Amino acid sequence: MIFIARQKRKGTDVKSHKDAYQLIVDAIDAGVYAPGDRLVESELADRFRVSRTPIREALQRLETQSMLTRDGRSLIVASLDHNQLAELYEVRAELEGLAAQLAAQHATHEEIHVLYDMIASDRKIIDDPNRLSRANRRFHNQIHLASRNRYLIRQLEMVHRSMALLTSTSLAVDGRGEMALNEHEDIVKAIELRDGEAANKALKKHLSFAFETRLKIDAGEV
Amino acid sequence: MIFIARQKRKGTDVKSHKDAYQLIVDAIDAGVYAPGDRLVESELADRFRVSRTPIREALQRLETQSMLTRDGRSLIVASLDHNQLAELYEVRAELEGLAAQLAAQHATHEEIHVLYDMIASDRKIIDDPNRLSRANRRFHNQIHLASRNRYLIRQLEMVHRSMALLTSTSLAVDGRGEMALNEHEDIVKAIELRDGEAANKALKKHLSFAFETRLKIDAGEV
DNA sequence: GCGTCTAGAGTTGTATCCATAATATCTGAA
DNA sequence: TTCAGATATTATGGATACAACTCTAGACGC
Repeated sequence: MIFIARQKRKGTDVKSHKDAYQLIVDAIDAGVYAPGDRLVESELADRFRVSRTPIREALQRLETQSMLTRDGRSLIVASLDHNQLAELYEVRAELEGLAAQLAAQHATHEEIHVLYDMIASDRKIIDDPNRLSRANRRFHNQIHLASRNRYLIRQLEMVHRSMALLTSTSLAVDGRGEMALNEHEDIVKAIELRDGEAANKALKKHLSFAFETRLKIDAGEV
Repeated sequence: MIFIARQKRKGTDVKSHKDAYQLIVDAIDAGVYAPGDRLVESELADRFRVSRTPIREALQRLETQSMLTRDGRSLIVASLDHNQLAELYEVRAELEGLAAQLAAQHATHEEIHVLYDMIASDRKIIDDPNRLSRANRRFHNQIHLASRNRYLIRQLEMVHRSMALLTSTSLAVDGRGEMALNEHEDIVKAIELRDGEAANKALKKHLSFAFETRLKIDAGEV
């Protein structure tokens, strides 16, 4: 009985309102809508075979998360100019640094073990930038969770959602993958030693390198 | 012409969608709906004389900002338990500290002057906790703006919105107002000296005291 | 030929309707 | 008296209809 109810519930949820949201996010991720593109409600409604109501709700959610911005009356996919990118990295470094620091305090042995395992298995896909990028996200997410701070986790989710607007991954640059994994190792070591400050610094340094790499990409150097 | 257009624009914005959202936020601020209360769409629609559609959109926005949480199918005003409060302050201290640090780098002389002016005029309302609380918010907001980081400003807006769920103000405690203004002065001095690190520390310390005060309030000590 | 005004198309915002799911109440039986 | 089941009421989610506003294109006047 309960089982049936939950099945049904899940069914409606997927079909109903989380869906439109996720469908739009996926479409943006897949590059169907690029930064700067205008999102027309009726078009999205047609594409996803739902009415405008759930679409509107999804769009509003995305707007509050600054994945979309208003251009006059209509909504466009947000794009990050140079300044915004710098601002985003500044906030991200601070929040991720805090997460690492807290993780050093709260991570269980099992969590630390999982982090080491992740690095080990990531070394095997070091030549596949896309898979490595997803693995990188899981790694950082694991640290967020270890912080035991739900607010922080939420805020970092938002930051990463904004980062999703960036098409390329800095891990595609030659040698960056290897470097990033070594930096990951430094971070986990600091967490294992329960040295919050070192973990904070290590993560900030890691993001600093990542930001530098991205700047080089944008400058067309690579 | 441009002027007229902007007037019209402003008119629609205010009348249309920001409205329901702001009305609900105000109602929560005013204590019409307390944490834990259930928000019924049709009731809100009646109260604000609009249809359920804008209400629904506003509620979704508020949910994504975690001012509301789901209880089964319906939405209730979020409440902060002890742990959540601690988590919130942890994140807030980090972000506000960053804002102060950046403000030390970017604030113009005029902005610094305004901050000093604010402290001076706040001393005149030191015995009116409610007015002082609003003034306090303006002060912090001014520092956020001086950081010149729009992402940070947005994130801090969210944090403060969550703080709005706390009914009482820690500034009502005897002597806390005086103390807080002195701490404000320390912060602005550090900003004036362009000492980012000192500004960061001063703001973190300020929030640390505020948090302590709140804990005492919640513990019923005051 | 250029500028302005008007008309129309398209898009967003609001209201209402309908269906489904959840909850509460009432009744009957143990 | 209490528990269980059924029914009725109520709230939410989705669809559609309607209104208001904006932007563009075309025509007319200067």
